[in-house]
Amino acid sequence: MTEWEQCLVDAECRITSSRRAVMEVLKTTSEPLSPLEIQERARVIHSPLGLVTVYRTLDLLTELGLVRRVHRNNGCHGYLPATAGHYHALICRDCGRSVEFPGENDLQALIAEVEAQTGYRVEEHLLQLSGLCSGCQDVRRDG
Amino acid sequence: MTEWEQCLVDAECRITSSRRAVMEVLKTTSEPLSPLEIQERARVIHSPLGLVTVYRTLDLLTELGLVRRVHRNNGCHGYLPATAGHYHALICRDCGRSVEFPGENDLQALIAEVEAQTGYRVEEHLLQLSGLCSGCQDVRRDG
DNA sequence: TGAGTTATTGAAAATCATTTTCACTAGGGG
DNA sequence: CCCCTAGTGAAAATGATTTTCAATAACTCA
Repeated sequence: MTEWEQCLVDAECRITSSRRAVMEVLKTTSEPLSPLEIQERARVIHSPLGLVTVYRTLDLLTELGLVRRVHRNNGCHGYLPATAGHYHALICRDCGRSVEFPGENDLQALIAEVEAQTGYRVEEHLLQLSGLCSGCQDVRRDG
Repeated sequence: MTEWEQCLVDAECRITSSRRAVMEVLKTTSEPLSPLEIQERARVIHSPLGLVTVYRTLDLLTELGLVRRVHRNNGCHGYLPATAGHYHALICRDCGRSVEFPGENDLQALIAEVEAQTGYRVEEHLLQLSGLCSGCQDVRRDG
């Protein structure tokens, strides 16, 4: 049993073909995929997969920390495989290729300062970077 | 002519009653308002204001840096008056009261490190904090 | 100040991501 | 292998946001 399957079992959820197909697709992507894109790709593996199930599966997997939900510029959500622990996404605005980075430690100082200045107690943070990956920087230089 | 009106003029946009009403509402709020909430409040000032116009006005004002668009937990957008320059929002999850903070400097180190590790060139960042404001912390302690 | 140009507006309809409903299906404990 | 129920798919509902288009109002120029 793989790690994510164990995670489902621990959460008392069933391991289904739909969930396997969605995980399979996500494991091999490096750019955030929309639910629709995930459905299209996952249907190669499990043809009857419905879009509604993709949404439900993504909610579950996100909740379990197995996939990462990111904000796209168009206002919709994209999904990425999650590195275990607390990570943030860095997305290339040209090709979409994404990587995750920790950044927890660096934010602590900022958060402590903001708490001191505002009196708020910070509980959650949304941090997401975008820019150009090395490949797309090269293309721009060349062409 | 106020500062934001000058900003509109510089952008070759007209100063209309609708835009005045929306700005008026935003200037006096400390929690992010949805387009619908803005319409409701702005209609006290300019009754025929349509929701579509609110959306268009918010797009324009956001583009000009006069208002800040924040991500709410329900997936929709909220709008806040913007402090001039580059600021981020800190939102109370209980009462919604919000403040802005700079944080540009603190992020530079993080961004430089991520760039070095990933080879990406970072161009934009999305940072938003949430937690409890001092008032709501007190309520929880008391009640 | 007044007429003309055109950005702006409002209402209705369209769009699009996401959620709900509900009858059916399949996972896995027994 | 059977049964119970979590999980599924299709269709319809929802709700935020956008588009369309004719009507209106802001600024420009005389």
